[in-house]
Amino acid sequence: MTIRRAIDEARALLDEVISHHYGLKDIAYDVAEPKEEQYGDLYSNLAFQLSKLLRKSPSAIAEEVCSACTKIIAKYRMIREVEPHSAGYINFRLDMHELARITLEEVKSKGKAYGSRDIGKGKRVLIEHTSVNPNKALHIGHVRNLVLGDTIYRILRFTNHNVVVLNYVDDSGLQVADIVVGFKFLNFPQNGSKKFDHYCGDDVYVKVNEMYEHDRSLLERRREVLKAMEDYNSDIARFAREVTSRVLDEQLKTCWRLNARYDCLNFESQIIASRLWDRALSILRASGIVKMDDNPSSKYYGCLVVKAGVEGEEKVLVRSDGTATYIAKDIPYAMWKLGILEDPFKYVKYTEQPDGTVLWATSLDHDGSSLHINGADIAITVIDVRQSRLQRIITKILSMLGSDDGRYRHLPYEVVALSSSTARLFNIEIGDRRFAHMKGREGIYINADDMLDRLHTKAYEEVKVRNPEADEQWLHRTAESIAVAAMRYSMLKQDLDKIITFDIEDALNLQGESGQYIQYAYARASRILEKASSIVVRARKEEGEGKEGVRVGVGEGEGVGEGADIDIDTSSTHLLGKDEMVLVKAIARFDLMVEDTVKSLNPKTLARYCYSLAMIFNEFYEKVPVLHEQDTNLVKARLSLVKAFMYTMSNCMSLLGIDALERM
RNA sequence: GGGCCCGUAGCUCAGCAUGGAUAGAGUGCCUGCCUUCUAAGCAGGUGGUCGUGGGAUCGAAGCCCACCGGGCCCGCCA
Repeated sequence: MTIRRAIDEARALLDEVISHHYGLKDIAYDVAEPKEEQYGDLYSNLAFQLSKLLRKSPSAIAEEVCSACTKIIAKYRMIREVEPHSAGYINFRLDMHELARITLEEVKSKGKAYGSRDIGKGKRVLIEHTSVNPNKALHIGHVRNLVLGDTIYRILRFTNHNVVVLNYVDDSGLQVADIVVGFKFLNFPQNGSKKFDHYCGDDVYVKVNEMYEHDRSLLERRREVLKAMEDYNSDIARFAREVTSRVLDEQLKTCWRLNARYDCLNFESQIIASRLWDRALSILRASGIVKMDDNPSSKYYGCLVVKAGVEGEEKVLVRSDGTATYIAKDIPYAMWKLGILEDPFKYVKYTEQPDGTVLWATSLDHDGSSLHINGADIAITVIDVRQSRLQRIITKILSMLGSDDGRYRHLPYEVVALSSSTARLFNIEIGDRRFAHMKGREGIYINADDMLDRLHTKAYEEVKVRNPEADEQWLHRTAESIAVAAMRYSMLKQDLDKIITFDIEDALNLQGESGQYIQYAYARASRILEKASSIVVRARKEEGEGKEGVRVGVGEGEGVGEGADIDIDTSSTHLLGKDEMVLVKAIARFDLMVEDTVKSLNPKTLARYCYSLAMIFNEFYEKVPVLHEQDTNLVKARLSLVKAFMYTMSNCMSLLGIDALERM
């Protein structure tokens, strides 16, 4: 938060020089942190930007600017020096004591809100993620979707967006029909020995698809099932809802396990039954966006067609037999999200989630609650990049209906694939390729629960060694948090447009850049404060209340006592040295990272920041003694810094959905 | 055939939006460091024609063009 203030000051200083010394204004230039410490605390590329205009070399301009700056620098509290670099950069040195003081003060006053800014102004955002077909368990590809969506939800909520999270349940699609065929026509038992979603996905779905290969008549069965499911009140439709809701309930357990939560489930069967499509269609017809193709020689003769792609690409919405296509189901849903269509739904409580919030579900019953779910300022749909074309068409249709650009936003991301060595475990030989795609129908994927279990087991062993006296419940809770952190971080750290090549061995390696590294840094900090407070308590008991010379004199009179915490005290921050300042600066740029992430909707930025913050703390931890320092005031200052780190880290981890553990 | 994306160290990836300072991490491999706040850590070493070629620029990993290699999308399937 305070790096931002320093940047603002540096800009103000440079602007003053630009206008007074050169008589110029509105020059575009950057002020940012350099990648290396030797180049100062901030740098600007102003001299490069001015060099064409002034027809002088960047380094000459840098020198001029710096000497002009130096004359008026006294006004600017945070900036201590401005010096030119021969390459042409203008480098700033900050008053680090001032930076440390105001940073710690800000962390102290904001606490859990540290790093938050009012970016959203209360804007209503609807975000849809997860949306896994309810015929199988989540695999690691779905996990990427969920983790991205849930993290963006957390970050938007933190920056004052009014966010509603949707999970779309396609309970009337082809994949559900596949398992219905299995249960109704192939006599698969309706209870497997494993978790029901795993059973349906790993066994029923895969085997039914195998059988299609040998028995083409089964495809006819599937068509019948699909048709029957369209009638909301048919026996098949009822049965399908029964099965899908059992699968869904198991899927939700996995989602919650991953620290995700939702506000509302939207069932496709209900969207269809609500006649939302008819109303959407009449709007589309009235606005002339869709047209009946009446040219007998056209390939789309008799179809209702939309022209919405690039280069006038056409897309069929209603077939010549009057049935709607796949994309036609998405259009009314998207219109509903933005409030273009009036809400036909009532809402019922589906269940209470582990975080205590209510999960609602759409309902067609008249006695449900009328909530205000739809009608958002912005609707974000998290779906992988393969859906980009369809999503672009939907976006185009919405903009033709007059919705402002950017209100409907597809967040595309690349898929998760298997590394060559992991692929080999599935007996896939991929030659010299670097990865192999997962295939649901062929059973080639890694289930989320299975991977979490393996991570859990691995973490459990390690935690047990480190905490031999701890009880089982605590050990498992801790191992679970570590497993989830590992999973979430591995999905977040990579850029959205890169395929994640998932390697089981790599994922199980508990070293290096990972979720547990982040948790470890926090746990180390936490132990310092824990010991500090027990020292304070002991010292007080031994020496009596109010006596001077208490070994660790922090937070006198406030929050010190049995089990009490250490609070941030900024009276001694001037004692902090160079090694501590690296950590101060890292803490001070948290909000810049948050803002960056909101703008790009790419959580990678924040994930990597969180890792770098952990790394910087670990360096601090090795280099700088806190409790073993002799100078009581310096101990106080360092403890305050550790505490500030913990607030920042905890806020950042919470945005990533990673549990902050006091001990591990 | 058309469209989108990727290509940086043995491997997995940052950096590219907005060109500028000796191209960075993790992992792997090799060395050190637990009688001091948790060694899931830290320090050091190893490792790079930034896919190739051209162009504009004082200056390119980044911008433009072409090509090569890989992936995805393009149905009256869902």
